[in-house]
Amino acid sequence: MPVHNEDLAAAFDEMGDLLALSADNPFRINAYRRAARVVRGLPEELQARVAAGFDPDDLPGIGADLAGKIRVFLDTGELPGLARLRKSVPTGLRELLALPNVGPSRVRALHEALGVRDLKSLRAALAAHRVREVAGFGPKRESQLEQAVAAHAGHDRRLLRPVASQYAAALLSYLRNVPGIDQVEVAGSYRRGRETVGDLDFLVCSRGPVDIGKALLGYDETASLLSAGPTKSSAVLKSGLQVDVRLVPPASFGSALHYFTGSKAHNIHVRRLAMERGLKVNEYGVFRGERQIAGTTEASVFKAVGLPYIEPELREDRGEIEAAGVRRLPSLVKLDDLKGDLHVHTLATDGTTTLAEMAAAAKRAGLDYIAITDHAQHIGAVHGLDASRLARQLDEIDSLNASLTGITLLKGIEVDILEDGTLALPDRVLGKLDIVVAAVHDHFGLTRRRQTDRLLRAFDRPFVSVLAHPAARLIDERPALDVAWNRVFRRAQERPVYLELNSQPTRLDLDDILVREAIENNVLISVASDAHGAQGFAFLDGGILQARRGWVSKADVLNTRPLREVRRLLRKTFLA
DNA sequence: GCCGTTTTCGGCCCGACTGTTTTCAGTCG
Repeated sequence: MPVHNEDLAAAFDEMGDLLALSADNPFRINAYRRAARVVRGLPEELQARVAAGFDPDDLPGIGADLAGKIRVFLDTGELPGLARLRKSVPTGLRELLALPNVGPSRVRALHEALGVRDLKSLRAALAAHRVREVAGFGPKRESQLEQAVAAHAGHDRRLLRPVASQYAAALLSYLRNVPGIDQVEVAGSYRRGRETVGDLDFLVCSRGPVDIGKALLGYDETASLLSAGPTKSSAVLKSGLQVDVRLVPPASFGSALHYFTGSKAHNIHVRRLAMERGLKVNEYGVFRGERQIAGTTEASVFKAVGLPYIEPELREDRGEIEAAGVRRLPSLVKLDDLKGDLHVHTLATDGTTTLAEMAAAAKRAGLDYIAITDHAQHIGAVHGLDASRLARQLDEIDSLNASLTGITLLKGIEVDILEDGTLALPDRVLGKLDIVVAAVHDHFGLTRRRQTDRLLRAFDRPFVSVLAHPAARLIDERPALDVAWNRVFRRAQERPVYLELNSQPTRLDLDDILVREAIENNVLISVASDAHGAQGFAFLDGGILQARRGWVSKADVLNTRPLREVRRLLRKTFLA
């Protein structure tokens, strides 16, 4: 039975929640949650690794006991002890933990005093105004809870990064103009380059006191103030986005930026490392006893605990601290490293801009070459190219290339991989092109075996160069294909076929974890915009962020290479 | 439940803010 890392992580999370609701040992609870995080962040399916002889005990935070439970779960799909716990704790209580300011203690209090066992019975208790009678609650907590339940506040509402970016930029420029504020940075998951953002974290630096709560109240996008203290304030914007603002003096700016950037798991790891050296790390600095020895810059914080600077995108506690310790951190790819873009559309199919305009826009974006990859005919909805329309486009590209300077257009196509792994255009047509980008656009729900075989069969076609948006996921809309990625990466490396990291904000596919696994298998990555208009090249920065989160360096990326080398790498030395 | 050139037992990151208290527990990041 196939068991995914996510299945195991979800079971560990549930175990942690149910133990917390049982008031179990907090460190034991934390051990389960840490295990969930570690498993979720693994670049390869654990089941396959364990089958190949890997001992889960070797994972950080996994000891003999959890390693045993992992083995049972991989065999049976059952986590030992979980079924029993489900019987003793009403499982509906878990959904209450998602409410703001409601944790295990308050859920337990509601359960014991009022018999609350899920969201529905909590609503009834709120309607009867009985919550205020519970010890530790009062009229204020009762009305907060009412609002939270009414607003379905338990839902995890995360914004796509470019959307959050607009709100961040506006508030950033507002805060920079507040008197007394010297410096403002956006921290949190936004700074780590995550594909979605749950809230915005701002770090404000000033030499004297500043009333941040008042400043937030004066911002015209603020809906309500959640809390306001001398160093920390939170507000909800009219968009529904929560912002947290933290104020520190200059001497603490670096350590505060590090602390506020996270991730939480990364911070905990760094603080443990500091403890081993007899140091204490908090948001105000690095301390030996009472004395501050670092903290004005992030680099000084890392240095104090014996590490080189670690880029924010890597700070997920996925091995970056260990790698930094032995000076094995990758030198991450930068937007400037990109010399071309191998996935671009035009008016000929579902793009909005002509060939010539796309060429000009690409040149303005600093690119030396782009591949024109309109859709092949299979997608009727976008008026896909048939052989004769494609031939006309190729002529047009030839004449444009003859007149253009500073930018070269490659002849390409985005061709569908059909359900059986064959392509939507014949080889005699594809053979005339510089680059063939193949992609899955339907039959997303095939079994893992059939989906994997479908991709591998496409890889075996003679002219396929790149697999576009390999997992075909849409963030929060469509899950990733169920695919045996280890087989895909191995075959991609052998052929070779290059794997795309599609920069569209709703795709960002391959994701950070898969792209890391791909490069570890020596597969080259094509960081592509999939631009459908002249503005589309701007999405490349999001693709680069995702690549950096996947430990990708310049050498791992196909299109950081000059055109001559890319042409050589795209040329197939075999024929059908 | 994990972990260890101070430890195989006794620790486990650390501080801010709120609402409830009358000095603090709970939650959050």
